[in-house]
Amino acid sequence: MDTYELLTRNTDEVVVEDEVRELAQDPDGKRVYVGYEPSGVLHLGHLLTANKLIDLQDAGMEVVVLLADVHAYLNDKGTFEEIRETAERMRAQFLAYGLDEERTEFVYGSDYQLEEDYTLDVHELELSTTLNRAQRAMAEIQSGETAKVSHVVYPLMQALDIEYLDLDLAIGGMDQRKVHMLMREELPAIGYEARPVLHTPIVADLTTGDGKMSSSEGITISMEDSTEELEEKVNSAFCPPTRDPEGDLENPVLELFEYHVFPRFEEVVVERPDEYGGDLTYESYETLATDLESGELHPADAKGALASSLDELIAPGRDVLSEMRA
RNA sequence: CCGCCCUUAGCUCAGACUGGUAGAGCAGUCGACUGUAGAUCGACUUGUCCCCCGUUCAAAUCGGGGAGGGCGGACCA
Repeated sequence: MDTYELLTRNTDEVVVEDEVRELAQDPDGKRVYVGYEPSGVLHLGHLLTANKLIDLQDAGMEVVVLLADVHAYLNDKGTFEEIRETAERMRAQFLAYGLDEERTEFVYGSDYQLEEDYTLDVHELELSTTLNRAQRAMAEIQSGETAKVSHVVYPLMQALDIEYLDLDLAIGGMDQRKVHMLMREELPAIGYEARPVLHTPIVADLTTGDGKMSSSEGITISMEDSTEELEEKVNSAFCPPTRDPEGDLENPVLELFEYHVFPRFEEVVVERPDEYGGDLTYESYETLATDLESGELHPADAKGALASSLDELIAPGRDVLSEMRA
């Protein structure tokens, strides 16, 4: 696989292609980041961007994970002390998941976001950004809720982080698109350079296949799920035997294979009773998806394989979590 | 600082005028049917009616006070 393809596989959007192609020429030692609001337990959404980070490390890049404590504070997620504590747990889970400790730098937002230069730059961005724009860029704000001042400062800081962490590339989910576009536009306006961005897909809601926003309420698979919980959740997932269900729906089971399983495993073995034809082995997402559509692979069997693959991915983080709690 | 509106199930809300301790839709749970899920049937669950005080035999409902949220006016320093 060539470097550009490794950098951009399983992404929904590359902003912009030329800049990323240039990066692909010489990725060694280049710095890429993703920022997370500390949350106690990682879920599949976090792991999707983590998969991308692993790809980028494989390409030779240095990864910076921003544990965005100040952002979490601005989003009313608790006291700094509480936030720092969950951030530590988050860090441990990322390492357990497979990020290379040697080439991953974990940075707290509060390490630099409270300094004078940074603060003044935030104010400069406030000066040139309309309320409307900032509010639309704020992905985290609850729909129906009215924005606090903290909510509109939040995306401005995200934009600035990309300058202050001295990055060559930023990544984030498609939900971060508007922030990144704001960054592309506003950083040059205050004398900094806009950086290229990769956007990872947002996996559809497991139970409904609805790819739209509401995933916060649906069932999520997290690092603390037991093997049994995982099986139950996967089994209850929406899974018609097609990769393109009617309407706007997606097939979340296939998506999980595509974005979580195949990027991390060479092959996937579907265990199947002899009655249904015996075991199957897949080396690529494409062949598995094709078989699901043709009926060669029954959704129930696919789910079994998905659950055990996910279990394997999550197990190290789950162990770390239970150790930290003991 | 002034004025108006809102607060009832997880969510959106009805009920308030004409007091009798609460309803709908959606969500959720459980079965049936599918070798998964969904769809479709069938059943079921859900409450500090924002808080306090008062009136009353009886308050979600009436009166007073308070809290939280939303909107507007005023101010043009």
